[in-house]
Amino acid sequence: MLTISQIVEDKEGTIKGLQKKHFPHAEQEIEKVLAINGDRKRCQAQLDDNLAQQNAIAKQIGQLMREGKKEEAEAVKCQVAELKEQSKVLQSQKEQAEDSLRALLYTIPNLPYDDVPEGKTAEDNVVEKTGGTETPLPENAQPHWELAKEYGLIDFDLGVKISGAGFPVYTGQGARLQRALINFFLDEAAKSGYREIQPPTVVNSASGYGTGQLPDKEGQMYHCEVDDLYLIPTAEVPVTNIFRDVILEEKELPVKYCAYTECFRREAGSYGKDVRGLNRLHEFSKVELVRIDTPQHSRESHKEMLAHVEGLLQKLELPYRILRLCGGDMSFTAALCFDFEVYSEAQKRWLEVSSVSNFDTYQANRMHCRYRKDGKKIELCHTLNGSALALPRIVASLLEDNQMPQGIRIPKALVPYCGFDMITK
RNA sequence: GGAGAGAUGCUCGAGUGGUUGAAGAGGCACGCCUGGAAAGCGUGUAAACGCCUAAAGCGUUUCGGGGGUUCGAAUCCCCCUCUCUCCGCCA
Repeated sequence: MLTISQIVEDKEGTIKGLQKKHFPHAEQEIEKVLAINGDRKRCQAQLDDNLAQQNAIAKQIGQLMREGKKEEAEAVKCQVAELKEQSKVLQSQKEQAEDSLRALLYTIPNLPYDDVPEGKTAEDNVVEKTGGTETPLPENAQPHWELAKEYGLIDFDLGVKISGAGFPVYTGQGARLQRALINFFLDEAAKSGYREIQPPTVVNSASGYGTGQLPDKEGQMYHCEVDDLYLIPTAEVPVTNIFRDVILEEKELPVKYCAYTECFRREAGSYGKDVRGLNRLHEFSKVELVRIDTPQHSRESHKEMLAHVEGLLQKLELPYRILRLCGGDMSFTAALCFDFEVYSEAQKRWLEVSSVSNFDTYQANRMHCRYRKDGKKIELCHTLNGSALALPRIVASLLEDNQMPQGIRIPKALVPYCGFDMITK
């Protein structure tokens, strides 16, 4: 969430930023924040004063007792009753103000950076770069769900039987390809200096709040009610939460972590061609990059992450493009976000395979992830993350873009991981 | 799942109602000493929020979390969480 100080110090800038994100009623909402914050301060000032008086009296009583002046002490006690009554009221008023302030701040998205383009929808995203080469496909090029069936790589019907739609079963060379991609992505991340983490795939609600999935995306996560735990929608949640309530030393930054996990998403409300085959699943594999950095260096970190992801797509020999997301299309929590898409010749469409974001202090403020600057002042960190990469759509485009009469070609970089260079029937 | 023990600052560890934000030790930082280092000596060493233009300073809160008793709680009572030991079960 946004910090109260950034809103107070730059009210106009905050409102402008929210408008760029197409957040409705930005001005009214910010006015509301400021008003509640004023209440909060007023309550605290009164309460502090009241408690200070109570403390003073308590000390006085202690002193009198020690001196054996029991009766005097009894007399002083009477003064406290009224103060206590008042402080109870003030206490609850203060808590109320704090609660509603927090609740309100949770509903306000992050502010976009200046270099985020104006725009409302995906149409307004800016293509930063296009790379890779499209291989011409035969006339009868097939979408991946046909190929997966033909080559016995993925059994969607079996997944429906065991779990439901959106839970494919990978079989044979298909399963091997999954494992190859995970290892390839992890090895590449290690080469770029990321420390590998294997976190839990189930998290508590504090972690959900920490990274911002809760409360705004509650319905998108699988929830185990008996134990009040959530299946993670991305490794970002457990990995970033490692640093919840942590004060890092400046020299420890940037923290560079990577993790492979299964990801679980309810994807309520999705339909049509978007969910065909591997395009949108309830469970999928992903290698995630997470960085914690100083405000001064986070943009540099962001660039390095983009370069890393781009390198992966080049090694996989896939045609890709990089989009700079516009204000309206960015996620709730991002300050700057780039999407990577690969082109599926058979489906004639771009598929999003990675999203690399800088969250500025937005997540860090929620999580209380801070660092000690110059061994003295404590400041909020910046957090960043990005997929590198999510498997399903990579598999989809690998299958589709490499289909040949004799089988499906495996890109050179993956061959050592797969143990074969061609998928055959 | 059953029984018992415990949770204190960066770490260890004292503390069973009254200047205890917290003894003592270690660590770390700075200073003195030294040609340099070690040892030694000295000083300092939490965070959040509020008051203040800012700094300084002051106030409030925090001894796993929440609630209660009391003029006053790290210390007493209740609930929860977690850790350890024993038993049971088990990949």
